[in-house]
Amino acid sequence: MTATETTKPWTSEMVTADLERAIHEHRLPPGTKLGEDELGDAYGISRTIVRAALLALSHRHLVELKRNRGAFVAQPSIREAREVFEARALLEPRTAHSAALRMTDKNLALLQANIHDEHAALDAGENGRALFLSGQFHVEIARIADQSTIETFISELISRSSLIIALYWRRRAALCETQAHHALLDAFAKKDAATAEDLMKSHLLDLVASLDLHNVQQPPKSLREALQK
Amino acid sequence: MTATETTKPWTSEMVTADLERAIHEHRLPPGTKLGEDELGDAYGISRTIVRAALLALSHRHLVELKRNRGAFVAQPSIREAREVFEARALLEPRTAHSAALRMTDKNLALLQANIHDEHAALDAGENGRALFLSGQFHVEIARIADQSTIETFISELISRSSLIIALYWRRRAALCETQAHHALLDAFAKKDAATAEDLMKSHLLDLVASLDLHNVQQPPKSLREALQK
DNA sequence: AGGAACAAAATTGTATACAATGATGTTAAA
DNA sequence: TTTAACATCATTGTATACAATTTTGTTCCT
Repeated sequence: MTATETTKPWTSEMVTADLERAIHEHRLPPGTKLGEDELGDAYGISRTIVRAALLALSHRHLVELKRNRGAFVAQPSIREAREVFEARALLEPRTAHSAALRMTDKNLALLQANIHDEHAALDAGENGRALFLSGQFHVEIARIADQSTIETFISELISRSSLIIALYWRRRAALCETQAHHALLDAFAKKDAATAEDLMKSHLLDLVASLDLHNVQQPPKSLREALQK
Repeated sequence: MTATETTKPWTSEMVTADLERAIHEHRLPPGTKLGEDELGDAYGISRTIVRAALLALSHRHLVELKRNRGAFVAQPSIREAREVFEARALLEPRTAHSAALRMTDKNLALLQANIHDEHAALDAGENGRALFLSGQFHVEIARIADQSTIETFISELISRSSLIIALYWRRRAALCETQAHHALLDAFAKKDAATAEDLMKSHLLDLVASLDLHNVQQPPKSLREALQK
C-alpha cells in the first residue's frame, strides 16, 4: 500500500483520497478485497476511520460494500459503463463550453502542464499515473468552468471511467487521448467555446468506441446461476 | 422525530432515507443541528449508525459536517443554488427526452398518480409532502429513462433544490408547478420527446425564476467579518 | 472417497468507553 | 463593572470490546 505506520495522522478524507487515487491508477484493480483490518494496519489507524473511507468510496460507486462480506473495488457492469458515459455526454461538452468562455492564461498553462505530465508519465512507463492525469484534465475543465457541483459529478464519473477502462478497454494501442486533449487545448486557447464543446463531445464518443461494451462475459450475479450449463 | 424506540431495527440506510425525506419535506429546516446522541435516542440506535447516516447525507450535500462541532442541515449558498440548477438544466431536459421515448402506460399511470397525490397533499395543507412528491416526479422521470446513474445525480439535486426553495423561495403563491407537470405528462402520453425536453427546460427556468438568488443576505463566513461595520 | 454435520477461525456489524475538542459558566484581579 | 483566566459541561473523534455472520477446516458417517 501507500502508507507506513508512523508517518502522519491520516484522516478519513485523506484515506479516501489515497484509495481513490490507487483505484484510479489501477494499483487496486476491480474486484480487489479491501479488508478493514488490513487497511487499518497499512495506514496505522483503527477500523473506524477505514470504514468511513470505504463508506465514502461506496457512495462514489468506486467500492462495493457487501453486507457481512466486506468491501471490494467496484466492477461496473456493461450497463453501468454505458450509463456513466451517457452522463458524461450530458455534462462535459457543455461544461467545456463554459470553461472556454472563462479561460485564462493561467488556467491554460495548467492544462498544458497536465498534458505534458501525462506525456512524461507515458514515456516513463507509468501508465497508471498517465491514466490518472488524463482524467484530471477533464476534472480541471469543470473546475475552470467554475461549477463545483458539476465538478463533483464529473470527478466521480471520471474515476468510475477508470474502472470501466480497466475492465473493457480493448485497443492495445497506447491511449492516444493526448491528441484529443491537444485539440481541446487549442480551442480553449482561442476561447472557441463552440469548437471546444464539439471536440469534447467527439472525444467522449471516441472513448466509448474504444471500449468493448458488447458480449464480454459479465460477472454472474450468483455462482449457481453461472454454472448450470 | 419520526421514530420511537422499539419499532424496528433501523439500518443506516433507513435512517439516511428517513432523514433525507424529513429534510426534503422541510420538517428539518436548513441549519438545524443534528446531534448524534439526540438522533441515536430518537431511533433507538447507537451513534455508530447515526454517524454513518450523517456521513452519507453530507456526501449528498444535504448535511454539513463541522469538525468537532457537529452536523447541521445544509444551507446552500446562492452560488450553490445557481450551480444546482445549472446541473439540473444539463441533465433533466435530455433525460425527459429519453423518458418520453421509453414511456409505457404503466409509467404514465405512475406519473399521473404522483400528480394526483401532490394535489391531494396540497388540499390537505401538507405542503412538505406536496413538495416531496413534486420532487419525486422528476426523479421518476429519470427512472423511466432507465438511467440509474443520472437518476442518482438528479435525486441528489432535487433534494438540494428543496433546501434551496426553503431558503430562497419568494413567490407567496402556492407552488403552481402542477401545471408544468401536467403539460409534461401530456407530452409523455404522446411520446413527444422533443416537446417533453423543451417543457422540462422551461420548467426548470421557471423554477429558478421563482427564486430570489440576488441580494438576500448570505450567512457570513465568520462573525468577525460580518460585524465590522 | 464423498458428503454432511459440526467446529474453529476470520471478518464484519454494533455498541460503548475514553480521549479530545469546543462551548459555557464562574471566579478573581484590575 | 469589565475582562481574562480557569473550571465545568456537553458534544464529537477515535479506538476497542463484544456480538453476529460468513468462511474455512475437520471429523465422522455412509
